[in-house]
Amino acid sequence: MKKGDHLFLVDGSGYIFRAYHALPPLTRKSDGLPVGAVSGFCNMLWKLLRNARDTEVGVTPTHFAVIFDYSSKTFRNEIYPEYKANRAEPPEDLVPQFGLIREATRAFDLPCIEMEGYEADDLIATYARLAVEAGGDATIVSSDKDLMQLVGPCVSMYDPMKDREIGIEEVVEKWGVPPEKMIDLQALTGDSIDNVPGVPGIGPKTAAQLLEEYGDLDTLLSRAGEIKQNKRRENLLANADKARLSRELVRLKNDVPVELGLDALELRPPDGPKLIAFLKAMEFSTLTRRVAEATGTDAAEVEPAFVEVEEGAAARGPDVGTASPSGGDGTGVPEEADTPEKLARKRAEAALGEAIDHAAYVCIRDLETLGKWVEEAREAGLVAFDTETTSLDPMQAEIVGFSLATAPGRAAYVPLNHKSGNGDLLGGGRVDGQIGTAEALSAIRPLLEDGSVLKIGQNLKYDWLLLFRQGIEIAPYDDTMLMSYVLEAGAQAHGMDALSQRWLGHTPLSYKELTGSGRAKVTFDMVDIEKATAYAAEDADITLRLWRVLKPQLAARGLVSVYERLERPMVSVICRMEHRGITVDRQILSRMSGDFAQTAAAMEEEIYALAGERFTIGSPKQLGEILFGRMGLPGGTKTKTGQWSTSAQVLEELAAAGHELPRKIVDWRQVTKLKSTYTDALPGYIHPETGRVHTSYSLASTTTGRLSSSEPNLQNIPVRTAEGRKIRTAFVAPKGRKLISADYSQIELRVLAHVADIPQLKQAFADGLDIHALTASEMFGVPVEGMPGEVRRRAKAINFGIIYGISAYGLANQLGIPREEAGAYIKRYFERFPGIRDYMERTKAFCRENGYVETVFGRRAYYPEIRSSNPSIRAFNERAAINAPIQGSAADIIRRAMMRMDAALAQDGLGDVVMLLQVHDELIFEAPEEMVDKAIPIIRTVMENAALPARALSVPLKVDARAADNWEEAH
DNA sequence: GTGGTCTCCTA
DNA sequence: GTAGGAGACCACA
Repeated sequence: MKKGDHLFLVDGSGYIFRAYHALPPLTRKSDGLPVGAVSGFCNMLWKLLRNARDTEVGVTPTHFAVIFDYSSKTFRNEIYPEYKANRAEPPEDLVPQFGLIREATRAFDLPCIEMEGYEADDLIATYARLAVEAGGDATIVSSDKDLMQLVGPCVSMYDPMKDREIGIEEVVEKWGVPPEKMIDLQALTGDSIDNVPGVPGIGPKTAAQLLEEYGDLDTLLSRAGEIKQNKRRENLLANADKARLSRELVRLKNDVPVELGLDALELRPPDGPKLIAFLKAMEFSTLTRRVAEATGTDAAEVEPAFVEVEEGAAARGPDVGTASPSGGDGTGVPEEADTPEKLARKRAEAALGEAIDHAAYVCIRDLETLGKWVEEAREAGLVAFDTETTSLDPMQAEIVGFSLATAPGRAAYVPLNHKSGNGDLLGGGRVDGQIGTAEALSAIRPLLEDGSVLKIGQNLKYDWLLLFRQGIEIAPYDDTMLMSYVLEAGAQAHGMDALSQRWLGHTPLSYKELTGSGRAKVTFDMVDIEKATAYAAEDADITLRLWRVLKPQLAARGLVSVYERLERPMVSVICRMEHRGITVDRQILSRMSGDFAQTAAAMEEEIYALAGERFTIGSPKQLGEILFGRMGLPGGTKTKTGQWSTSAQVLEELAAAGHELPRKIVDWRQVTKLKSTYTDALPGYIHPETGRVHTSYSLASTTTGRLSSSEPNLQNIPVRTAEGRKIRTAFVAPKGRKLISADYSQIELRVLAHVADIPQLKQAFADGLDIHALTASEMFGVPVEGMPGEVRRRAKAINFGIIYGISAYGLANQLGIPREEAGAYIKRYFERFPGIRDYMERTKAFCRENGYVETVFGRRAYYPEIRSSNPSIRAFNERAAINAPIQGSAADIIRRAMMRMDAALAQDGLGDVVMLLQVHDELIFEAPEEMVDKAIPIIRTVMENAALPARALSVPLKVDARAADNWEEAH
């Protein structure tokens, strides 16, 4: 190696983890072998070998090596045995890819370097030093902060996923210190992932500031006594040794006795046939074609290589779905793909490489141009659509503009209400050169309502509701967020940024950068139109590209019907419910707030008297100090931060032992909870125009398929205590109308009886018996007639425990009995109902094998951590996996009922009976008084038959329904 | 102002 | 023991 030469050092081990988490997880070879990370790795290598000059690196490599970790044990474990001790096992579908990536490196004819006892980082440090000493330059292909200490005048880093070079300046910008101080910085901050201790309470910001002031770690430690902040000084003094140890752990070893010299790393031209043989074996068709072109090889002539994978690694077969492949993609270009799997793979591969060009986006400022785009969308048969507004709440938001995309890269933004930013007191007027909102909406309404044009959104619920307020009903539509939710609930986030990153390998423009944050935050109408165009059009563009990738994935995974029958139709159903809202009586709540305030004030005086001092009752820390410190009461459990727990359970126990203060605290908490969370907060959610409360349901935020409700959460309105239940009297029907509440009785136990196939339970439900009493009688041999309440209560707790993936620990806690006794109950339960234990074992085994579990309707919930080597994480995931099919099937059933409800009611002339709320197993309706009697039987029938005809449950479903003037009486 | 912890409300 | 959302407090920036 000589001056002018340039060595590329790829951090292979780092890359594989990053690729795995950033790239599509579902990429598999036709035999089911997961190859997503391998695919990303090969594409990256090819790009660097061919076009490194065109990337941010800007130079062509003359020398090249890929470096791997040899094993997890290195010399660092000798100085600190706990180093990297809490590393989780790699995910199951990543394991076989480790070997494949080494194979890939060899197929590229590149040196593949690893060495026992050293981390890849040490080898990289050594080669970087050698290159610099030889007069050359080095580029480390990685974005790992642990390598940043190596950056210097002749050594830089390169992040291939973000196409970003990291030099001295970037390190300073990111960490506040130059590369040579990174070691000291890391020694101070530590690293929880690698288990490097560091100094507690010191993060990157503080560390940088300290190093700036004191120069280096040794000086800092020797002068730590001068630091003004008490906590910081004490931490530094007490942990100086830890900091020094950490420094040794993070400092990379740059004198590893490497076997290969620099000359052996010299880059050779690729061996076309050898590389193509490997790529064909991996079924990377796009890259195969590119390599064939570039090397002048006839790919058809090359046989796929035989690539061996460690045994058991590819045990799982492909998942061939029953659904048909998706239809046209709207580009008009026929694609050769004879199976959904191939199309899905092809699309995913292609999408990763495509560039996003903000400069190509169009800003539409006149009706004529808008008309042309509408026409273009009609011809394409589909359009991605996104709105920009002034608020996150679609019930309050004003439209600022909207964007369209008709093909990848072909996107436009239509500004409607942008204001000039120079804010005099009048706030700057509307900017010229924008189409009027009403005219623009009229222009696109026919498109949005056109039955032959598919509208594609990301979280379309927002845009749908916004336009519904303008009288526009978008149909037909698809939602990429919901597609992702169906594909990978529990495995990943479904927001646009996450999806774009994962499927397109692209980080979208940041909303925060556009509008600012904190005090300086502005609404979207204050954003400059040019910047808004890039941002908004990109959103539509990305949504369209995501749709092209995700739609075939649904088919390939057999999840089209889950998406189309359980998910997509919910958008319009939920929008109508949110739009209607529910009437909340301000007076009732305000009166209650007043009462609560008085009660609480009186209680506070009593509490201060009993405690002998005034303190912040709401502070668990202060309360704990008084109860368990000054008053010396026996403390029960501790929280994970080492504080004494002051939970209701602990306080109740103290109260039962005759202590007066804990009792008062429990009562005070109840009152203040009801006041702050409900009676004080709810009126603030009454909409200024509709006078009603419009909650927001999230369709994609639970792993199991349940909805969640927020702002306000109307799924946790109190019901258990008489005091709390009063809050429900404030949820009322307007004059002349009634509220109807209809709830499933024991739906989850019924689902359990069905899926686990338990004869006694099924019979009991068929006979309409009291299920908890029956359980008790089976378990304890007590006749149902004249059964003591306590016996039934215990059986009920066990039944719930089963649904939650029972543990002796949990049941003991719930019932307040010793763990051994709880264990004995569970044992007896399993003896009486052996089918339940079988179901649990079956479910866990399935989840370990596949990474997910399924509801009765085929919805999947992913629990990748069920294979964790950490027993408590594993046990937690096992319980969740047992619960998900039960909770999720019940969620699917009520979704099916909700989707059919409006049509069923309308069919019988009850169009005025409307659904307002869903609370997991309960639906709340509002109906004209005279329709109530007719509506209730229809509602019950729809709900009780909701599983049909898709699934015939082997137990009947039962629904109780009644009507009243308020929610408390109706429930 | 933001994020973490603790507590508590629901099915 | 499952699934959620939210308010208060408190330490940090």
